[in-house]
Amino acid sequence: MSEELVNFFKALADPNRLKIVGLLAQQPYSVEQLAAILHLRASTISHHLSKLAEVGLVSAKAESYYNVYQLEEETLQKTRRLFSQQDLAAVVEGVDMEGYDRKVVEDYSMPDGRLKTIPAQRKKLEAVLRYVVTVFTPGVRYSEKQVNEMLSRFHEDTATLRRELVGYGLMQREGGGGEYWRK
Amino acid sequence: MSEELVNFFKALADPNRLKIVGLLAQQPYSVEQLAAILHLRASTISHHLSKLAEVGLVSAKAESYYNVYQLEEETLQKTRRLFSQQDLAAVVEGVDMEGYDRKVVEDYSMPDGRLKTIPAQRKKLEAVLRYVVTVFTPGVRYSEKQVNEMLSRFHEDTATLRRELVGYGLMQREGGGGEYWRK
DNA sequence: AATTCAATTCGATGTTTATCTAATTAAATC
DNA sequence: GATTTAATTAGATAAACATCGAATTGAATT
Repeated sequence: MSEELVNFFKALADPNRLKIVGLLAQQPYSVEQLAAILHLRASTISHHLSKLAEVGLVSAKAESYYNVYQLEEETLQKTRRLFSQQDLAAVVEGVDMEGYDRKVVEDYSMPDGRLKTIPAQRKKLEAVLRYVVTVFTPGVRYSEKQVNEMLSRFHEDTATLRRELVGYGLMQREGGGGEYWRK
Repeated sequence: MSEELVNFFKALADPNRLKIVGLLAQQPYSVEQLAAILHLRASTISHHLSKLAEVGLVSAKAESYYNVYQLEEETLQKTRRLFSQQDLAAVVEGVDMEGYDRKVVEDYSMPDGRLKTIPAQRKKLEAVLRYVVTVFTPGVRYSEKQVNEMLSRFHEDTATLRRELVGYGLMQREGGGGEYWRK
């Protein structure tokens, strides 16, 4: 999940917490010692340590009076690994990629669902075409006449729409017969 | 410097910024596109992108109307490297270790101010020595007898204390005369 | 030159969070 | 068992920050 990664970064996104990690990388310290070194109250250190412990970066070990904290090297290593290319892709999971298309189509559509204009800008044209093409059923073959008729629902300039659909590879035309199908 | 690392973590310590990085890891996007995909206003995306750009994680490239942002893979790699053992030590630079000294001395001192024992651990010994040496006035020359007398206030084993003070370079002894002074 | 459109900046708002003091808990020494 | 001492929790405050809408900038098309 992506939340784990965010929390990890949040844990390290504070100067004092980073210093604590740096100190613990050298040797274990008690809450009191860290407070003395960093000029903070014990309660504040406690708060920071609990955040670090939440993501498994540190752990406590009771030692006579003191609560001695130590760095969990393993978590550090593991997260360094986690922080690599393919895992970054996982961060995007669950993101609404069609949001952009929908927005563009909305912008270009009139209340009756017809297009005000055919977008001139490449990116927007693509989005609209990805939307328009959904009226065709994959696998079914359509004659040019049928295609035009179906496209006329969106815009009178069916020729342009048809051409662009093929141009952007969303529909295909068989060389001779003038038949089209959705890819 | 450590601030750089903190800022880097801060830049990634937000769910939407992480998603932006994840998206840009796949392909460049314009501000508008990101806004549509993440369901945020363009101004918010702009804000996030500027934070990411501050740490060099993304860069913009003007492309006709749009400002297309792309991920700076190099920075990602570099920071992954930066976030390794020895660099964690650098985070601790500039930290007030005196606070720690004071705490250690307290731990090793009895109510009357004498040392319970002379610390065996190097770090703690250093801390105690830095404290002990403060009873000597810089510039003043002391005979070995005087030194021993003053050190006896802390611990009966004055010879060890004296030797360690010199060993750690906190006091200096003149070759022949047996005179000592604080550095 | 005028207009359009994306991007940025500005100002405001509500939330998060780092820090403190005070109170409480927990554990070890007397 | 009472007392000391470290750690945590709770409550309060102030600073940092994410987000939005509005205003401004700046570039590209007409």
